[in-house]
Amino acid sequence: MTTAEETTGGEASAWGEVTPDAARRLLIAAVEAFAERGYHATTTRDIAGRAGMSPAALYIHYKTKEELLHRISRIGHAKALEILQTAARREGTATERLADQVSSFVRWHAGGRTTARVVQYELDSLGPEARKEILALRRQCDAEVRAVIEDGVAAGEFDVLDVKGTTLAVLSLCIDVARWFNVEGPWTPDEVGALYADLVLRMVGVK
Amino acid sequence: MTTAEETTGGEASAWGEVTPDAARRLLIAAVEAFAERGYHATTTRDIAGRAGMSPAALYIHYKTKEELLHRISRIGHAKALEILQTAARREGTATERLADQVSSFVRWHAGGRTTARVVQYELDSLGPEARKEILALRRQCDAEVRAVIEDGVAAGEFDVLDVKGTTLAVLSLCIDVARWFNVEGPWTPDEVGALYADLVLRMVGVK
DNA sequence: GGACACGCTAAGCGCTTGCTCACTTTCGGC
DNA sequence: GCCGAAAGTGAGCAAGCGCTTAGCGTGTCC
Repeated sequence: MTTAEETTGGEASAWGEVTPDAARRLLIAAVEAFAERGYHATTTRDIAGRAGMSPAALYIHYKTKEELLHRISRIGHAKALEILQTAARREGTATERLADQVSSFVRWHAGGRTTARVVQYELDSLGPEARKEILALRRQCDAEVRAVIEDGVAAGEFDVLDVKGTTLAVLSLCIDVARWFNVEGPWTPDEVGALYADLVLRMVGVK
Repeated sequence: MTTAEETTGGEASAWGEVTPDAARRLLIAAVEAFAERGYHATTTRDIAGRAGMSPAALYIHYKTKEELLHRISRIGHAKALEILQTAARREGTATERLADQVSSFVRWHAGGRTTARVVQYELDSLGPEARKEILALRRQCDAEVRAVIEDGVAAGEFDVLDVKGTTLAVLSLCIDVARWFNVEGPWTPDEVGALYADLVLRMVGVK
């Protein structure tokens, strides 16, 4: 039998902030199950089983199944935002910063595909208030990318027809990596990150 | 009360091949429900209710709930493939044909977002054999786009580093429109189609 | 060393699910 | 006007769902 930590691999380290240990194991098990089958097709018995616990144990650490998704979604979106902010605020030209944003954002979606899938595709399964909170984080992600593109236009580095639409397309392209990326496929996360950074620089008309 | 046909609008016309009438109404109701809540969160009672029928009526026309998804998925993928083929086989340069593929494919994803969502995002809810059949249609879609990009490279119209990766990115960009497009948002399907055609031509390095 | 809080389990409650079945209604052919 | 097939209904079954509760073992405090 494989434990949750083994199959999730390096992704597990991202959940260090979740304590105690049993709560973290349950959360990692939930990420896996939600990514594989989707939120609604996953049972609380399945989550508890993957974490090596009885079904009732889940409710000691989480009020409901939805709270698990909410926690996963918040931590995941915070990580995504941090990635985009770090790249946006480094030194360098807008071209370099945008390329950095895309390559690191894509690497996260490809390498942590299990987590990214849940974060990006299970938003609609949240209740209205939780969903509103997460949507605010998404708007911040959008703003981080848009700011770099606007910088590039202002500096004369980029040639963009529609900044808002292009920002959306860039984020959309990166996010969809979580849908199609396959660990056993022909590319590593690094390779996809580099390929996508090149494609995005072409989209913004870098000279 | 609004009927299935009213809320789906023009999309309904795409299901003309489904007969008899009651079977078509059920299928359209299922498309709506799956798009709104996802396959697993949709109940057969909900589908039948939207079609104005009793829960048992569904099983006169379909063996299982999964058969509904299978039929929707097959018809939808066939339509997607037809769109890409039509654009690929028209007269014109590779540049014109690729722009046509992207703008019409995006228009379909934006305008028929309800259907496209189900087609593109509920694949994993199918059983193994049905899924295999649908994946074959997806590979054909990929081949149609790749052929046009290869034509453009051979003709010296495009400048592409990685044909396979770029093909995947182009399709990925178009497909993700179904996730974010909002009918009440700032763009019409035509506008997004035009914007995306421009972005894709930049991605392939059109001169 | 007795009391107690804590983490966890076994059992199961109330409800919903996908699906079935006995039965009624509708309707074209003769 | 009768008949059989097709289409649809109301009631309900077995299974599985999210979640609760009563009780057990363990370690910590004084």
